[in-house]
Amino acid sequence: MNEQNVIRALAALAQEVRLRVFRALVVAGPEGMTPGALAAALAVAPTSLSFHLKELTNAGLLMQSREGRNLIYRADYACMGDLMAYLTENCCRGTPCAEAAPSCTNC
Amino acid sequence: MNEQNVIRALAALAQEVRLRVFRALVVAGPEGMTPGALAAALAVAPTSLSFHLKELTNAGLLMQSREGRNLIYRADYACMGDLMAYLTENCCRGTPCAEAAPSCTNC
DNA sequence: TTCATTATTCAATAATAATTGAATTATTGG
DNA sequence: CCAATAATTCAATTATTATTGAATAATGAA
Repeated sequence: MNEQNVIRALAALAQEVRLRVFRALVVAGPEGMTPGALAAALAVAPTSLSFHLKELTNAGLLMQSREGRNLIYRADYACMGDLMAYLTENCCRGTPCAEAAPSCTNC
Repeated sequence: MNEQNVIRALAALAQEVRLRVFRALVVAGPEGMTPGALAAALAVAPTSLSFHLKELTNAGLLMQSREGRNLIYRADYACMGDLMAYLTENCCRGTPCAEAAPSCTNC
């Protein structure tokens, strides 16, 4: 993950609606959620939710698929892990503390 | 760490200069760096650097102290760890994957 | 095919953030 | 105290982001 991708991901998460959407999808796990379910759970206008889902998806934090007339969004755990690794890279020049290692890659 | 703090921290990091400053300070470790050293290393105008250092500090990501006529900025590793924990909280409803546990708290 | 549902895109407005240069504050040494 | 160094604050401009309502696209069922 390069600097530009990291900035996009951080900017995507740095907004109330998007942070809530992302966290809801992290909790939801592999099943994901539809925009309708997210809109209901978070009380966001559909237009606004669409905008934010697109931002998160463009940033690489979400994956989208279709199931019938519903779309399903899922958190991209690998992207989240890469992001965290980037922030802690070469922490204290490598020693004495280990780098932070996200352990959530098997989702 | 609450939602508002998390958003402030993410927004602070979602900018090229600030991300570079923060990462440089993560690498620098407990010694920290002066604005002058950061300005030289990253080729940023002093005024602009000051603005960004303030943003990062207000977001809780940096700590400031004075040493003679120099100021010293250091990364706040606890804040960074809290931030990462927040993003992965209740990942997949708690199972089957463990939550990401940043291991860089002894810096 | 026609209607209802689900969700997105578009265009306009409102709000927030970044950069620049000039002026100011704080500290140390002569 | 006065000059030099280190860094910040202020004010103006420019650029980016978010929200809203109306219109559009895609799917499935009668």
